Amino acid sequence: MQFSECACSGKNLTRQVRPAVLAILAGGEEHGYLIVQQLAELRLFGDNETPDPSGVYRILKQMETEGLVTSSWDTDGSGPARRLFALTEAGTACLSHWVATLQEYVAGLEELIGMMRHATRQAGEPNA
Amino acid sequence: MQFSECACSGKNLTRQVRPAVLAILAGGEEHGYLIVQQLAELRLFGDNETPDPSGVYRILKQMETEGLVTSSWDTDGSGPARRLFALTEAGTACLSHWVATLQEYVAGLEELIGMMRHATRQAGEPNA
DNA sequence: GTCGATAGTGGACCTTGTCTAGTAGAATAC
DNA sequence: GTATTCTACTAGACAAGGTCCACTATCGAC
Repeated sequence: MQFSECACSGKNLTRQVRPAVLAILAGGEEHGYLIVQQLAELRLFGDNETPDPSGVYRILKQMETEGLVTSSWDTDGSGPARRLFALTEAGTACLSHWVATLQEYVAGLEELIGMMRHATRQAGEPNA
Repeated sequence: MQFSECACSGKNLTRQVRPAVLAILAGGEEHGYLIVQQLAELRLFGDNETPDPSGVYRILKQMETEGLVTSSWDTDGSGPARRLFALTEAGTACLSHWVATLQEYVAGLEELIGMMRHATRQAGEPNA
């Protein structure tokens, strides 16, 4: 049976770009293109899968209007102009809030996984 | 600072209703209303938060068209007619596929949480 | 006979993320 | 010297997962 098109393949899981971007920016200001590349290295994005740049830039823009990051154009250096993003105080606070939120989320997922493992064990056994 | 409206509150996290429904149905056939109540008890739904019935029924209908569950009307007993859902073989296979997928997902989230904790520690310290 | 619990349905909407496509500067290739 | 490629950013359409709101209908309690 093929499940590559099914949700159980994980293709529709959210990649948590928002908290990941905040974590990257906590290490210092960075421009979008590099943020995308750093996101691509996360296990959440699997092997060699790059997040869609369009979506990342959109999220950066949203986070700017929310006051979590600020941006400025960097026209020094070679290549096209780069928009540099930096964390604000609110962004730092948001990041630490995210830590607790994701920890609770993982706890919930682990409860669910436990249920599922239990269920598959029972289903696989001859009889209860 | 208030983050109740911010994504970092966790209000937009996906609740993984699909795998949870499969796990519930692995315990035997069940009708939608009770599935919703069992979902509400999961840690993923927090305290006293009930998933929206509308969404759950929609997912059940989708899963039926995908061949993961079957349904039949139960007009016995009192109250309105109930639609009984039961796992198919494909549904059982899908469930065990989900276990591996969610485990990998949790591993990715834990990597991210590690990054975030590291970042907040550094930000919180006087100097590196 | 009205209210509340049970049980299911439908539409609009938001958020997250992807796909596709396009603009533009700089380096390299030929 | 222009064609291609890498860098960097932007914009529109779309799909999936969920929530909100509103609705229908059965049954028991009061």
